[in-house]
Amino acid sequence: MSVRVRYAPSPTGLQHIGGVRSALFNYFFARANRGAFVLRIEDTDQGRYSDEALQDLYDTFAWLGVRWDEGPDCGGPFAPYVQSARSAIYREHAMRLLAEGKAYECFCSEARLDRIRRIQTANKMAPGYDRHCRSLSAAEIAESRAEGIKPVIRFKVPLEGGTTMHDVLLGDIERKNEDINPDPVLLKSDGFPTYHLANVVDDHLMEISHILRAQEWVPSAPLHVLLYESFGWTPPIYCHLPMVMGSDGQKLSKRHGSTSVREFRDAGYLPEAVINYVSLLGWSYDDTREFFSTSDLERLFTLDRLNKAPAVFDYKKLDWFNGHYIRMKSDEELAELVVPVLKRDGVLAENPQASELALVREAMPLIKERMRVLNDASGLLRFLFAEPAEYPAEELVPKKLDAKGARAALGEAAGLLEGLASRSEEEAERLFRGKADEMGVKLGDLLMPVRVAVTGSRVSPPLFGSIRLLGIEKTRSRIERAMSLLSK
RNA sequence: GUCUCCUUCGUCUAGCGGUUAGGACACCGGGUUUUCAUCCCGGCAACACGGGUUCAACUCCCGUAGGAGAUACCA
Repeated sequence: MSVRVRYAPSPTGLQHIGGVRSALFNYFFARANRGAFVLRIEDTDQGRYSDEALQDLYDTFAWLGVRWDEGPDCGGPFAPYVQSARSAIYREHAMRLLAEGKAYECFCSEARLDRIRRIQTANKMAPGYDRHCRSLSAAEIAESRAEGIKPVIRFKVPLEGGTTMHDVLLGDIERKNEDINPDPVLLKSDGFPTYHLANVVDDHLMEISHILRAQEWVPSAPLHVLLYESFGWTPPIYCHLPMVMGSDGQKLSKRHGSTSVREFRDAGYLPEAVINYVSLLGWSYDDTREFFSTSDLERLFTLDRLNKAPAVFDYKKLDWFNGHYIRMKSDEELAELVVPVLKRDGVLAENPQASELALVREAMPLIKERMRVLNDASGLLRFLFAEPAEYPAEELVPKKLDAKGARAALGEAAGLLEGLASRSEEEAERLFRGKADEMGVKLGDLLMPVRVAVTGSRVSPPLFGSIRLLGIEKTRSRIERAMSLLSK
């Protein structure tokens, strides 16, 4: 059987990391099995729909480098791939169930629905529709119609018996029909389908073979099976993925930290790190391997390596992956990624000069091992493009020295500056080490005042390299500024 | 409340009847080092509990507890 899978997001918000992981698993599964990956937009909730959300969806996957084989933007044999453009199809199918007596019109007002829900919860009963309209007489229906009430169409869930849903991961899941959502709405009064109808109809029509989606959908799966049966269709193969949780074990949400791929992107995470990390949430390859490129995953992904238990999203481990992938970049690649960040943070102007860009490129070896996210570059490199901000004079004084000693160190360092640019790292170090010995201080103590003078911080990229990039003149003036600060 | 699912170090996980229960992140030490980082070495740390089945259970079965998800004219 040929594999056809889909990602079917609802454009109501930014692409959530959990949803994206589901999309990725579908995509990898399709690739690994030479199948098709379909994108379908489930925009049936007009109230929550947003254009920005749709744009974010496209931006996110473009950034991740993931393409679908069929979708709204590229078409395909089962177009359209946007549910709002398929209304007639859903209506037709709802009408069919209505005609066959498998669904019915419901005229209940929202007020009445609210009321029964309140009563039910007050009496500690399961909230749900009371099936009031399930057995309306023809006369009653005509009367409501005459009043101009727009009905919804509800599905007749069997009152007895049970339904079994098979899941590749979870096995057979049985449910008594009486425990299934009592007669869910299929077609809303605005004429749009609900998720249940549209999803089932489209998955069947688009010949979806496997449904890989998060476990939060398990409870509605038996209902979907019932729907397939009502239409006389065979359900696809289900595989409910473990969910992604926050550190407290609850569904990952805003209060745990970033949740959208966009936020991670803006924070300076690399797509390969996000993909790699997220793929290891609920899936593993073996007992040791943890680095996977997209193309590795496109080859290696299998359902039988999936885990059942929910996974907690660990921001620290993502950081680690990101640092790893940053270090894997060539200096050229990294510079290209860092320049936009530098511009955004005002370290570089909007239209930097070629010399400035060259400087950024030259600085990459100095900061590559020091970045966890691309955004770290701004803090690390700002000193190259602007005078250090005000810092307290005490910063210049190492623990082992006093102000006088620090001042002396700066003076000696200034004297060694000439010709530093042409010296190798080793020569420069030998030179300064010799001076430190002469002064009877440790190299670190000689260098620390200079480091602060030059970069404005005790934490910085390697000093000699930094000085070389900054230039002797600027270095000298910063050292002088520091010395005068100390003499105040 | 009801239904369903889940349960190995703090976290992600390996394990598929017999292992000193392995790896990674985090954390804590140590080394390299010019600060920070990188890198290297070492350490800490887990089979939720109780019954079975079996010569033998982390592994199989049944309970219990805990956790999560779902209970919409949202998906």
